[in-house]
Amino acid sequence: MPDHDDARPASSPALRLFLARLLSRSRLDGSAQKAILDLPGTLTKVRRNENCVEIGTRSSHACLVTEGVAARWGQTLDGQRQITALHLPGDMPDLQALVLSGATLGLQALSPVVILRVPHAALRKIAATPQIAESFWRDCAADAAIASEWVINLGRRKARTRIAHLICEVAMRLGKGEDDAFVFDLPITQNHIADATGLSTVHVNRSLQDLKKAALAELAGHEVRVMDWPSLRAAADFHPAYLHLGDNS
Amino acid sequence: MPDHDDARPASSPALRLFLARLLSRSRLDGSAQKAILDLPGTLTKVRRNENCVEIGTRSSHACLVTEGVAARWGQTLDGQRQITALHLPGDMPDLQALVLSGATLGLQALSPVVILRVPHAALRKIAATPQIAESFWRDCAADAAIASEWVINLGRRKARTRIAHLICEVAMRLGKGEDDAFVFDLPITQNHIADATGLSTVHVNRSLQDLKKAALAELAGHEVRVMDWPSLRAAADFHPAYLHLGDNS
DNA sequence: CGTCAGTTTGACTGGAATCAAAACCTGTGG
DNA sequence: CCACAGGTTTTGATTCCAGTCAAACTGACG
Repeated sequence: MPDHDDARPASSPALRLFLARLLSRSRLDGSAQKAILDLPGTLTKVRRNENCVEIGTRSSHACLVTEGVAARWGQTLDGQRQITALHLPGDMPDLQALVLSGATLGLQALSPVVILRVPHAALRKIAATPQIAESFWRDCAADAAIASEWVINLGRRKARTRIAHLICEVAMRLGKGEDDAFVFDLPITQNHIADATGLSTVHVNRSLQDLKKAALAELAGHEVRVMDWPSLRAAADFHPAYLHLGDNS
Repeated sequence: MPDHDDARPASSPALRLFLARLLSRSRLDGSAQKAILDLPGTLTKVRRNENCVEIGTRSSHACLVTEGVAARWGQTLDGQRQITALHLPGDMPDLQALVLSGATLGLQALSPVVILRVPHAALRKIAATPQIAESFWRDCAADAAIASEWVINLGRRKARTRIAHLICEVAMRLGKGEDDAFVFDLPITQNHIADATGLSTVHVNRSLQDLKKAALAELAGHEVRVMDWPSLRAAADFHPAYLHLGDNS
């Protein structure tokens, strides 16, 4: 679904986000940082509910989310959807396609999304630098850790807690959580939350009302209003270590 | 929980398993293969239900499962356990600790297990070879893909299907699935299956009886008897692509 | 032969799904 | 500026899958 220019030169704002993401987990020296920022790529708009990457395809480019929210997802025989990961600006959701052949999961835009499509060839080239290869590997490992936490969330927590946990994760990944109360943009529907938490839309709606009544958090239109971060964290059984943010080794 | 010798020299049988695992997904040339086989390590026995790696600790060694079944697991506030991955002989469950600091998940022996403990330092040394580093990265990515599939399994499938899916995954990873009917060893309890599928033990028991009545598969003592592999796969909605076995790029 | 872990059964409860319809927005075009 | 259409959100009624609790059964092992 290309939609935009086909430029070759560096597109700095998007890449700066990506670099920041890598730096939150890995140390990179000056030349490595420059190599990231000099990555080529073409900006592409993807409309809401359209796929950036179709299930089962092998692509020659990686997607870097620049604006909006994207989701990795799969489905069951009877057509039920399950989101396995949310991707926010700065994430490169299919970095792992560099080393794995076919994508077994699709990547969909949950809101209008702007993507920087970076050629695999260019990524492979800079991954020849061990420091960069390691930072890619590390990001991949963090992704796996997050997926494992989702398994725990879906397997053993009940609806309210699951949803609260999801909200905590997104807040944290957006760099929130300094204050006891705050607001952030999250342009997704309750239906999407249902697909991410393995619940039905109706039940998500009711659980969100619970969270609101308990004065923990509320979802109003396209923004999340956290009213009591410490209590929300507690209610969500949320321990951010698994995100491996700021490990910076 | 050390228990055995403290040898330095290469312990070939375990490492050959590990190499085979890597080769099923990555191409490695002769010297790279030799580097793997020459890895140092000490064999350790871990008793059933004991942890190989405690939650939240940082270790200086990686575990290579040589015999038995191990599980990555976490728990919720109220003490419920959830297994996030099963690890069979040849797997190195905490390879990712090389690149991530603290383990946020524990690693437990579900059966008596023999582990080869390989120093991180030695792994880092051979990971200086790009080909090897890439194979590690690839294995890590495959792990993430498997975890994502578990999210789908727990989020959107019902008990019987979930359990069938788990059985299919293990069978496939053990290299079974050539014939329509076969048997393999799986020394774990129904309780463990419950923890892996996010169900209660009682319900696992009943669902297993279902599978048996339907002549698909049965769990007898410590072995799984698959009676009708094609039907089991269908009932499990199982598509092995996500395992990325035999991708061999 | 008693113990203990694991499996099995039964009765009951409860959380979440499903189905259906109403209310609510938000953007659109007349 | 209003009416309308579409997708969301909300509500209510009902069903069902899976959890819980408790007890009996099995089998391995000391």
